[in-house]
Amino acid sequence: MNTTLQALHREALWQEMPETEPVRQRLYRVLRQSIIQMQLTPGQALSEKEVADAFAVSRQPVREAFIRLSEAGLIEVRPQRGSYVVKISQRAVLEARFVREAVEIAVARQAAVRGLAPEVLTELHDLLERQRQCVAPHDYARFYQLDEAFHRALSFGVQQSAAWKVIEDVRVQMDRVRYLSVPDSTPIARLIEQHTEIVAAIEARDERCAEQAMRRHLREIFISLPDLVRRFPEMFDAQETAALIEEANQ
Amino acid sequence: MNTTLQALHREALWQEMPETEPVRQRLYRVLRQSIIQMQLTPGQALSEKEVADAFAVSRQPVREAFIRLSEAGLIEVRPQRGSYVVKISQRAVLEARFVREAVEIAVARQAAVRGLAPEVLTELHDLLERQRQCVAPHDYARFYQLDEAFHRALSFGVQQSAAWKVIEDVRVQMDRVRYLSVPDSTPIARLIEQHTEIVAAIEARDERCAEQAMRRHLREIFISLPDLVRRFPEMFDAQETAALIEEANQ
DNA sequence: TTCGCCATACTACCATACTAGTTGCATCGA
DNA sequence: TCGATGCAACTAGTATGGTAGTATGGCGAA
Repeated sequence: MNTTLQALHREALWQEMPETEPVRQRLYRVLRQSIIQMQLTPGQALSEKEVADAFAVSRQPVREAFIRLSEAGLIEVRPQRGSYVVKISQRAVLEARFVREAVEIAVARQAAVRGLAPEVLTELHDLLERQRQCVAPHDYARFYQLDEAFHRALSFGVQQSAAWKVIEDVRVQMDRVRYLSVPDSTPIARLIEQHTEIVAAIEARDERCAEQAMRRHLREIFISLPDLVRRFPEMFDAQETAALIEEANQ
Repeated sequence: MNTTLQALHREALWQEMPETEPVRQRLYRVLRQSIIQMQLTPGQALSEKEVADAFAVSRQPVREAFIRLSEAGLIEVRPQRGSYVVKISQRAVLEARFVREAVEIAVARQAAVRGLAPEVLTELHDLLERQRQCVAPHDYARFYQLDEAFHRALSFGVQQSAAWKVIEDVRVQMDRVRYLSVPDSTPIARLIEQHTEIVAAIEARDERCAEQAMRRHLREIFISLPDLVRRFPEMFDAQETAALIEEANQ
């Protein structure tokens, strides 16, 4: 009897979803979110039957959600044995950052070269303003939502939805780390400052500057990775050393 | 009674796969390959039952393969209506190229900055040599395999397997176009020349040069896109104009 | 002849049943 | 006491049945 799963079932995220949406999608989103937010912890076992019972659905849609989760690299399905939330892999995190950096820099560059439509710029400025309102109340959760919206608006601003899909996919690997490091992560104010720089460079149509601003912004995030490995060793995969981080920063 | 599907069932790709591999994976790979190679044509209807009967398996693994295919953007599942091979979207093709370019350029750059291990360089040179042997016999199929191996070796050479996964994902959108344009695509010899330039730049540790060589290489591919739309209008999605292509080339 | 309704034959989605493989524990033997 | 073997309790994978929603073709009315 898994009380965590029952709690998830009672939570708003599950309840508030439209009935029309397929069960497997709702399950996928709930489980994904729970893994990212560490409610389902790395290494934890998840069985199809257990989840099915907790959510009062049959095993089939659960199974289909599991398949999607395993493709996203969030759980590992071992046939005839069990399914497990994968531990955080430093290598996976850094590889995710590599991909994200490559794509987001290309997006920023394209935005600077081509320019953005006025309504997109308006939206970006609006998002910046709303982000600033999160600083004083230390509203991390709200800021993360707005942060996601900001990067999303950039990708859609240059009409690259496939790029956004990739960014979303690799983000999940990074987000678990982010949740671990909420207290001692880069201050919100600093991130907003970087967002502002990015928008300014795009408006100035300065390709190089936009590129560099985005690179700085994305590299900010994992200052604390080796520290986290020391503090939460059970969350991480293996004995991957901090040498990896040195590598990644060139 | 769908004869195309029955033919697929008889083909080597299905038969030669190990029995141990899950049915849904084998189905996924066979169907994916068939869509890329245009044996299953854009717009064609595919029903779970039809495929299940043709391959003599139950509907469930077929369904799971369909879900994966729809996530890869190769088929569209419309509940209670049917599943269809998606038509080629020029926008999707160009967005795929955008992502691929961003990631592969980052890979090439990283390779030039850090350098590659000797055994990786040996492998690359070996692949180049084998590619050259495809020129005279006009062995397109073999070349495409070696081309994929080349790009894969680069990604793994800089230890970015996640990057390769992304490249593989977006490639499928581009590959259907490639199959359409086999006769009048860029000559193999020219592509090999570009591969050689890339390797040379990496060996010279020339970051800028490697980046530019890779960009030139990837932009070569879609010279013929508007032409293809004219020749095979039924394969393409809508009335997206050639203006998109101008945009994408800056 | 044309338009609208209804029966029918599909579809994908979900539930349930069954199979096959793995793991761990208990029991039996040395 | 320790070790090996067999059985029981899991697991995920596959098969099959039932349900609800959608398209279509034919029939009747205007």
